[in-house]
Amino acid sequence: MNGKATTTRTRLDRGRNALGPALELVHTGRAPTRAVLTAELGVTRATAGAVAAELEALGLIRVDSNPGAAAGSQGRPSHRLAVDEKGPVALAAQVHADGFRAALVGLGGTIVATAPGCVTVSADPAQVLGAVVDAGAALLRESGRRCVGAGLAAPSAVAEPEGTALNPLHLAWPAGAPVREIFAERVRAAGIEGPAFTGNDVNLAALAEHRHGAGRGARDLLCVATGHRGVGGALVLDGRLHTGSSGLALEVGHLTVNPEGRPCHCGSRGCLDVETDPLAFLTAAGRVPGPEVSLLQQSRDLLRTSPDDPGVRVAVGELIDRLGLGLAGLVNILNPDRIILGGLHRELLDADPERLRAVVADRSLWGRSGGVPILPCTLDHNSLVGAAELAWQPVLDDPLAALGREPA
Amino acid sequence: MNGKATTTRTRLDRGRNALGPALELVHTGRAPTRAVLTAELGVTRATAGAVAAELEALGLIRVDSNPGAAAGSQGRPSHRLAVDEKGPVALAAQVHADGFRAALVGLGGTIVATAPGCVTVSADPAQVLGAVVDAGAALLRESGRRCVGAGLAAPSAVAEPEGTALNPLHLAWPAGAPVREIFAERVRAAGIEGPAFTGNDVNLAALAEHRHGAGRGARDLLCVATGHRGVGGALVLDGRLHTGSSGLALEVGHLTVNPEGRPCHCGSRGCLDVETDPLAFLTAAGRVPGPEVSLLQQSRDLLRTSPDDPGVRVAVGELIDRLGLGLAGLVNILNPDRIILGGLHRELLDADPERLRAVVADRSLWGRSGGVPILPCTLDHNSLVGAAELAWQPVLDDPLAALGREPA
DNA sequence: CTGAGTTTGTGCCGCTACTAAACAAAGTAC
DNA sequence: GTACTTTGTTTAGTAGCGGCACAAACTCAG
Repeated sequence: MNGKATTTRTRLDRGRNALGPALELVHTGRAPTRAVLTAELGVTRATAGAVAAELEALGLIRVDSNPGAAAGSQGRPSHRLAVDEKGPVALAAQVHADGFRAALVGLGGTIVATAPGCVTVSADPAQVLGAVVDAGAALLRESGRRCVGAGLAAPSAVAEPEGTALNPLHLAWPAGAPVREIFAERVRAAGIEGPAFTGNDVNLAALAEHRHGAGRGARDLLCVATGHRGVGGALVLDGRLHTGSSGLALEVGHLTVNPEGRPCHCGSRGCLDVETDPLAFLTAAGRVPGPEVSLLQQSRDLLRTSPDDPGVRVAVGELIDRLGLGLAGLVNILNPDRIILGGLHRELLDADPERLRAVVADRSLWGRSGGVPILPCTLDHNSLVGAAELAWQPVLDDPLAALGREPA
Repeated sequence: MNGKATTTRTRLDRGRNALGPALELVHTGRAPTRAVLTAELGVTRATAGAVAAELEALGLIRVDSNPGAAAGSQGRPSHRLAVDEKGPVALAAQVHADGFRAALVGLGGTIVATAPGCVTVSADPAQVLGAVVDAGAALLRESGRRCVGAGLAAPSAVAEPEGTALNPLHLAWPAGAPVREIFAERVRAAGIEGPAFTGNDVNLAALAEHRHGAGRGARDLLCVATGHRGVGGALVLDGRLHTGSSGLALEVGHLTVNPEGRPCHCGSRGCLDVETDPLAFLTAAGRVPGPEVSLLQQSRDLLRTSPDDPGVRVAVGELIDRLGLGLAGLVNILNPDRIILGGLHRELLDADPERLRAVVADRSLWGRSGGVPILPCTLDHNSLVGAAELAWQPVLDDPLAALGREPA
C-alpha cells in the first residue's frame, strides 16, 4: 500500500476542450438543454455533463435541475441551460454622430444596464472616450458585477493591427486617431478589469445580429447599413467577422450604382455612399437638412410623418433602386446566404421590400444568388451588443484562461 | 501475474490528430525538415517523429535520414522531409476553350505526367469529359501508380451543392449541365479509384497558387484572371477557397469600370467582363479576331509580336486602367493582402506593372489597402494543379481514412 | 395505479494520443 | 579533443476523452 495512488483524478477530468464551444452554444441560444448541448458538441453525455457543471461553477451559466415545464416528448426531461443573469458582464461603449452610449452586456447579448450620454461629441477623441468609459465605470459600480472586458464601437473604419480610426469624419476627429489605444488607456485608467477592444460599428452590428439577431444560423452573412453619412458594410463568415488583411474590408461605399450620379470625393461619381445615405435621401425628397439632429433621425422622421408625400415616395424608390444595384454587386462578389440591412437602408427595406428584392434578383447573375433573403436588423443597439461580443470573445474561446483560473 | 499487460502499445500511439496538418505542411513545402515540422505543429519531437514515420509508412513522404548537405547552423542536422516521388497521384482534368488536358499530379503539386487533348470541344459535355477521363486513365495505367481521386477544372461557375455549370458559354455547353455528376460518373466508369470533384478553373488556379505558387503565405488572397471571354475571380481565405453560399462568389465580371463603356449582356454597361477580356483587348487594338485559336492566344501573340504598335500600346493602357479600377473596387470590398493575376491580366501586369499598381492604389480608399502586392501567377497549368488539390484534400484532411487503412 | 418504454444524468473503467524528461546521436566551435 | 548546440528516441506518466452499466425522471397504455 504505497502512497502513490494509480491516479488521483482532479475534479475536472473532461470537457476542458469543449468548454469554449459549449459556452458559445449557450451564449447564442443554440443549446437550451443539456441534451441538445450533448448533440451539438458531439460528445458523450458524461462529457457534456462535466462541461455544464464546470461552466456553472465558473458562474457563467445556470443548470436548471428543476425540470418544471419541460414536456414535449417522452423520456426523462433534460436540464435546462441558461445564461447566469448574475454572472459577469462586458462593458460596451459606442460613439456616434448624436453622442455616445455605455452599457453593460451579459452573456447571451442581453443589455443589463445602459447610460446614454448625449453631450455634444467633442473633436478630442480622448475626451469623448473618457466620458463614455466613465459612464460605463459608473454602471459597473452600481451593478457590482464582475467585468470581463470592454469593447468600443466606432463609426469609422478601424485599421488593423494598429487600431487607428481612418475616417471618423462625422465625429470631426482627426483621421488616423489611435482610438484603440486611447480607449484601452481610458479603460485601464478607470480601473476596469479585462482587456479592451475596438471595432467598426457596422462590423460589430453584424456580429451581434449573427449571434443574437436576424443573422442567426447564416454562414455567409452580409450586413449593409447607413447612419449619418456614407454606407458601411460587414461580412460574417462561419461565425467570424471578415475584416480583411488590414481591417478595411467591406468598404462598400464606392461601388458605382448610378453612372450619371453625383460626384463623390473618391473621384468617381454615383457611388453607393453619396447615392443612398441619409443626406441623399433628404436631398432626393427635396428637403434641406437641419443641423440639430442626425441626418438619419431626420430621414426617419420624414419617412414616418409623410410617407405618402410625392417627393418622399420618389426618393424612396430611387434610393431602393440604387441600393439594390449595390447589393446585387455585392451578391455577385460575396454570394452571401443572407443580407441584413440597418439604419436608413432598413427603413427603405421596410418601405418597399418587394421592390428592393426584385432589383437585387434582377441584377444578380443567373438570379440564383439574387434570391438571397434580405432582412431588417432585429436587435436594439446592435453595435453596442457587438462591442460587448469583442470583450466576451476571449471568454468564449477559453473560459478557464479568460476568467483567471488556471492561467493558460 | 495475470495475463493482462498494463497496455500493449499499438504501433501508432501518437500523431493521429496531427497527421493531416503535418502532411499539409510537407505538401505546401512549409516543413522541409523534421525539426521545422515539430515547430510548425506545436508538438513535441516525439510526436513529430511518429507522425513523419507514419506518413512515410503510408507511402506519402520520404524521411531522408542521410543528412548530406545539411549544414547551416550548429547542432545535429535534422532529417529532411520530402514528398515521395513514387507515391500516389491525383488525376487532374481541365476543359477550356482550346480543348482539354489531363494530368497526374503528385503531392507537392508536381505534375507527373500530362496529356493534352486538342480535339475540338464538343457541345456534349459527356463526350468531352469522357475523352479527358479516358486520357487520364491511360496516363494512370502507364504510370502504374495509385490514384487518390480525380478533380476537374471547368471554365464556368459551378453551382453548389449541385455541381452544375451555370455559364459554360464558350464551350457551347447547355447552361446548367450537371458537370460534377457527369465527371464523377465517367471517372467511375473508367475504373479510377477515389472520389471525383469539380470546381471552377479560376478558383482552382487560386487554390494552386496559394499552396504552391505566388500566393504562398497569403492570408487573404485574391485572384483575377481572364481566359477567353469574361473575367473570373477567386478568393482564398485562411487557406480555404471562399466559394460563397452557392458557389457563385467572386463573379467579378460585372463590376462597373467604365460608365461610358460598351453595353454588357447583364443590362449595364462598361462591365469588367466586356472591358478587360481578350476580345476587348483585340478590339481596342484595332484587330479583328480570327476563329482558329483562342482569343487569349491571339492577344498574347499580338502582345509579343508587336508590343510597340501604337494601337497595342493604347489598348494596353486602356485595359490596365479599367482593370485597375475593377481591382480597386475589389480591394475596397475584400481587402486582400495579395493579388495574383492570370491569363491576359497577367500579361497586362507584365506590360506595365507600375501603371496598374498606381491605378489600384489611387482608387483604393486611403491608399493603405491599395498598397497590396499585385503579382503574376507563377505555376504552369495552375487550374490543373488546383483540380488535383481537390482530389488530394481528403488525404490532407485525414490520411488514414482517405487511404483506406483504419476506415474512420 | 402499475409496469413497460423512452430519454437523460452519473459513476467507473480503460484507452488513446499526447507531454515530459532523460538519454543518445550528430553535428559545430574553439 | 572537449564543450556546446541541436535533433532524434525511448520510456513513463497522464489528461481528456469514450463506453458501459445503472439510476433517475418522465410518458403512455391498460
